[in-house]
Amino acid sequence: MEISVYGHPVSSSGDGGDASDRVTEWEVGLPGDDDLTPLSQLMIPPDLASAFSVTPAAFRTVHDVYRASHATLSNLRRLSSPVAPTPLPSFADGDPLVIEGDEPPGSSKPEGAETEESEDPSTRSSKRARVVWTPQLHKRFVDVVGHLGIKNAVPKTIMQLMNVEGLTRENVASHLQKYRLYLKRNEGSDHLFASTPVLNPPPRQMVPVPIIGYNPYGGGGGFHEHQHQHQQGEWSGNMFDSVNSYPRHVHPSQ
DNA sequence: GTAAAAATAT
DNA sequence: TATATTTTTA
Repeated sequence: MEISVYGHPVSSSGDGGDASDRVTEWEVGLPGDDDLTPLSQLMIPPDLASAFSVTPAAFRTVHDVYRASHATLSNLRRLSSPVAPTPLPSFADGDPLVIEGDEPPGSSKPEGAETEESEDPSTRSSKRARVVWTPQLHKRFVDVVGHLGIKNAVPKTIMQLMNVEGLTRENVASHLQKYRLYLKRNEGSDHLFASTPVLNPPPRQMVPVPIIGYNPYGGGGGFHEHQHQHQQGEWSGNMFDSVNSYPRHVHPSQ
């Protein structure tokens, strides 16, 4: 069976040229998420939202994704939410995200602009493609995590509540790991200021690590200003933090 | 070539 | 499940 994102499969054969091992990327977009996710708006400051709003495919056809997503979504609106332990955000029953499933033939899919979809059906059906955490998808993720709280915010549950077909538990777990790292980093900065002024005197001018923002766990997530890192471009290259990078192990020896 | 993201392994 | 490491992508 064919698996494709409702958006479009993006073959990542930029320079490799290895058709046999081509990787299909599923860009998961969420067309009308904004008006359907009031909760996230309450909990996520605009700045932070922007900070998270990063898409790896800046050069790519973002519009394509959105449009295709919309098209497919229209055909999938009838989907219902399977699990709902807690009051789900509106998207759960009104705007299901879909990664898996093929698109209707008649759908207007503007793909093919810059992207060549030349992957074999066998390839994309056999192996899961790399999931691209678009701002929309990430938003949903954050939303779910926020609603679950720390105790229930585990990969499996998150995955279920997100209700995104094609999204695996591993995908969520991986993302969750990074997300937690991101959160931890912010908390650390907070503590630094609150309880360790002597050991780690903050710079006179300003802290390079600004964001504190939304804290899905602690509950009292405060947030403050941050410098103009990314003003308009949602894609800065770093989804979680554009200033610094978290404990990145060593340098890859590749 | 490097950094970040995602996948995979432990 | 959580974390560490590796691989892949931008």
